[in-house]
Amino acid sequence: VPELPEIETAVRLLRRVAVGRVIEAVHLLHPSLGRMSPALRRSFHGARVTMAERRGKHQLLHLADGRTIRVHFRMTGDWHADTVDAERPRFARAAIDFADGTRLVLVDPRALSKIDVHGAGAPIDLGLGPEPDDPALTAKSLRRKLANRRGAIKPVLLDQGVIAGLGNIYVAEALWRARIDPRRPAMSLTPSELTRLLAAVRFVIRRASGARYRDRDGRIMRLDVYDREGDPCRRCENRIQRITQAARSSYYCPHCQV
DNA sequence: ACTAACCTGGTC
DNA sequence: GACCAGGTTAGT
Repeated sequence: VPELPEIETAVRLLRRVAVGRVIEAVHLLHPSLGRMSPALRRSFHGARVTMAERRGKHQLLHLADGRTIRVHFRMTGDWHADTVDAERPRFARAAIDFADGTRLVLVDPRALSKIDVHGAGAPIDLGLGPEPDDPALTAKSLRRKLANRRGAIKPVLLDQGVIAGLGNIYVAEALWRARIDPRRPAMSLTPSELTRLLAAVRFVIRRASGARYRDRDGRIMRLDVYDREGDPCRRCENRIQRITQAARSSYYCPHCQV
């Protein structure tokens, strides 16, 4: 469940079920999440969660003692909220037990999710570019940032240092909407194309954040290009094509994305 | 800038 | 059995 809109949903859940509560224990249930020293394990007992925050695809849980728990879902992570006496869900990889008996379980079939703890005081640098809705992000600032990027625009947009929070789906959707070929060198985009691209990124992210766009389980209901190889383009009826860029699938319309 | 790796499950 | 997966990163 892992691009910006999905993480935003996850953080809203954190605000509901974690913020204001006191931690009883934190459990790491899979070796790939690492292991905690006994001291670290003990340090969570009694810690109060004061705030939940999204930065790009990262989730930050701020504690009253100044520390911050950082969670990244990677490909398949998600939260499951229940109580400590409930049976642990399949694929439970970590859990935060709260003093009131509620529990937050990190569910992740592929176990690629990451959790770590940042100490109090030090600012957390995640190397992220501006959020899509940051007013400081403009066609002009984007142009500056892309000026020396020879690589194709599609993989460049997956770089979280360019714009924070974009992933494979919404990059494909935004490029389709902006009618830009994913193979175009990033530095070759004209100012008017960058204006279009930025508007498309914002549209696609905003649309994906709306409930109307999702089914009962929160899954995306309708995409214009992603995963539509061979299907007709919704603009020009040509067949959507799939190519590989930087070892990831890219979908685009070879006719109207130029 | 590309590939492989991290992990594991679901699908053809 | 092979291939694919909405992410990131280390190594080439």
